[in-house]
Amino acid sequence: MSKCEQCIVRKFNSLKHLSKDELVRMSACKTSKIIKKGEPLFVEGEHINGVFCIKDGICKVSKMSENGKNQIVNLVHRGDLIGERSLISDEVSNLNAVALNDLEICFIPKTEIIRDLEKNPNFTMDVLKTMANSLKNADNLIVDMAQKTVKQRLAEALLNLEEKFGTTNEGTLDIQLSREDIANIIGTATESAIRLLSNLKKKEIIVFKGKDIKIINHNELEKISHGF
Amino acid sequence: MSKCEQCIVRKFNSLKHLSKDELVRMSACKTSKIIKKGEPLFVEGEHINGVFCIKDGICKVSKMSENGKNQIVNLVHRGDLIGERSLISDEVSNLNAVALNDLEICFIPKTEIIRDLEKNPNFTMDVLKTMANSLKNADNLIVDMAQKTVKQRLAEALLNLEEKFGTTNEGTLDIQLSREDIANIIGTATESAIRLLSNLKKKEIIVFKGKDIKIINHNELEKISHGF
DNA sequence: AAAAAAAGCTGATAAATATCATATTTTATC
DNA sequence: GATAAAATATGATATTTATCAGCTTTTTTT
Repeated sequence: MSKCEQCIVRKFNSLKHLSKDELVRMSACKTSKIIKKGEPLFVEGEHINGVFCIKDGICKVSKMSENGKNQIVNLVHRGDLIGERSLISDEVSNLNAVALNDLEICFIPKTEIIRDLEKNPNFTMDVLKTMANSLKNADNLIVDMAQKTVKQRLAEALLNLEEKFGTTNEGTLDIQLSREDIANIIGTATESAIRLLSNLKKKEIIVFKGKDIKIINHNELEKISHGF
Repeated sequence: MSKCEQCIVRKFNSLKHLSKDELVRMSACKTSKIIKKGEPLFVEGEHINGVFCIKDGICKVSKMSENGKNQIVNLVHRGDLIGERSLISDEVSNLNAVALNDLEICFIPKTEIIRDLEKNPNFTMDVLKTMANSLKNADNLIVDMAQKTVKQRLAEALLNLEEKFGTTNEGTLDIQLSREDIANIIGTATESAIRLLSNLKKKEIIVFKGKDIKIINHNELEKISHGF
């Protein structure tokens, strides 16, 4: 099993503030796991009892609405920690996390994280900062959801996806989402998402390469996302 | 000027974890202020440089959308702290805070809060918990905004307002919001909010007492909020 | 108290979006 | 490789919501 103190991934998150000693202890109690595409990492109502550190892959974080639709509130990937929220408030998870592709994760038990939070102020402050940042993002998303049209949200989502996950050699977004996933990100019916996507394609703002999407007119997409 | 160590309001928020000494020092550097109804406490883009503790009154926390509409993301009142987020991430505010009625607040400068965060782990953990809770609420709001109809959101908002702010002797919601405010909470046009409200009135689910709203059929409102 | 401004209300209409139906294409399974 | 299943696509229609216009009531200002 790999060792936390040698793991490059921790550099991307709050764990970078842990000392050698703390990392060695963490190594000793962490477990690694592969989650297959489509499988859940955890589900709503589950006691997580720890934190997941994503080594590889992408995980969609979502919540079921009362009318049975799945709203994706976040996409996390390599380097991200997930599960801190539930751990800190000592509650069951309010969210579902499902592997978008094969996921390589480490699980760090709650006791270990709590100990570090209590002993290492730099770590705690970084967790606090991360959470503050998530909160800002969440506020922005609330405003977008409440005030932007579906068309605007789709344009914005595509740009955000490119920024966050980058592009392949082909220039396509380096994340494979189904039409349904895209609909669940922007909060609309799958048919509506499909319609708007093919509209963007017709206007030559995006192209489809197989399953993948390539943005070819960023400027125009930007404009649409701002409501023009 | 009143003293923090004697102030009952701090019991409602993370400041309850501060020691006598810490509170005395805070008293020495805090400033008190009255913000008149309609006046801003702070605005988007402003460097807040501290935290506000609300002694009395209600403050609406909002964000401008690109199309010029104001989305209310939170209503804070007596006992709440506001401004932690910007302080922690060391950024300008991403939100506006405007007094809904006359507001009595204390301002605690950043340096003082940072010092306490560094020195008092109980305080820090409580801030972390508060933030985690805000994040959960924000996620729920995202899902509501994305998936519920305006009618559902209105019903839910009314119930939430009653739960959070309680009722007067008359049984009306103990918070005075304009129709525009209500529209800005649920993310719709003012006319739509008005229409839906008078609809609820026609169905005798709510009544208007002057400016105030009284819920008379909670059950039905609950049903509507769940989509029936 | 009169005038002006703001807030609240209602109707008509347009635009956005959901829903249902059905067809086509892609992917998985045997 | 045939078949079944899932994903994608498109049209028709219904529903929801926004916008615009005009009107009434309430609040503020003078």
